[in-house]
Amino acid sequence: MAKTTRASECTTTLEAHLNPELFKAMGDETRLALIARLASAAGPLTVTEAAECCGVHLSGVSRHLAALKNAGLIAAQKEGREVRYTLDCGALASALRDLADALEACKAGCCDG
Amino acid sequence: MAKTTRASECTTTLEAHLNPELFKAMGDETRLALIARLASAAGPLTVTEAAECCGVHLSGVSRHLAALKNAGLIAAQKEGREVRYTLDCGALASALRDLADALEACKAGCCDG
DNA sequence: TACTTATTTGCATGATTGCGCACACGTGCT
DNA sequence: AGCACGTGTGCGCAATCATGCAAATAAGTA
Repeated sequence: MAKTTRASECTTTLEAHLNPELFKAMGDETRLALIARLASAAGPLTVTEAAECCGVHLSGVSRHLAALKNAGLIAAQKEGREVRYTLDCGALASALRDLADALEACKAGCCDG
Repeated sequence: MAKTTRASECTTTLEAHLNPELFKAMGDETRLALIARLASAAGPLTVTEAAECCGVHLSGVSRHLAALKNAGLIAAQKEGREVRYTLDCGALASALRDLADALEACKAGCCDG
């Protein structure tokens, strides 16, 4: 069975990692700027602080951060009247590496194996 | 200088890897299906063959493949009246890993260093 | 309570996008 | 030349989206 389902197996694994929502969330320049800002920050950032990286209205930044949070890319923690946003670099890096692994495993399984 | 520009350095490196076009190209379900199809294929696929993975009109698939090619994700090779599309899994995997590295390097530089 | 600050949300608008359809272009065959 | 096939393109439509503005909500302070 392993031999006959090689292609479909790798496709299944690959498609599990090909999350459209992740790439949609990262497919916007403003959101990428926010991600870079969060990644380079020493700690959590408020909406106002995060907004410094892009010439977008604060309300737009709030919406973008909500979208990133909704996509599971960042986490929010309410503290008083502020909201602290954090990016888990390690988690995102792991997700990207998993996808990279799935891609190459697929290739290896279909072309070599 | 290295110490004072730590944060901006990692941001620069990171932003170089945060290509919006790449994620825009991967932010569509049909295009992701095409990528998975190309990744699991033993060799190059024609437009008609690639279109089998998604219930989208052939013209739409042609446009999607052109978009992926334009984003540098896949390569096209004309052969007679057909066009063979190929996905360089290794290149894409490397790009994803580079981004993962940049993310973690940024984090390390800002929080630990 | 009144006031300031931080964030979110409703709304309108302009721009982008995915799609199917019809047609054009290029190629191979008879 | 005539025809069939594979692919790309112009066009219009519907849906989504990013944005700014203004108002609303929530929280701290005088």
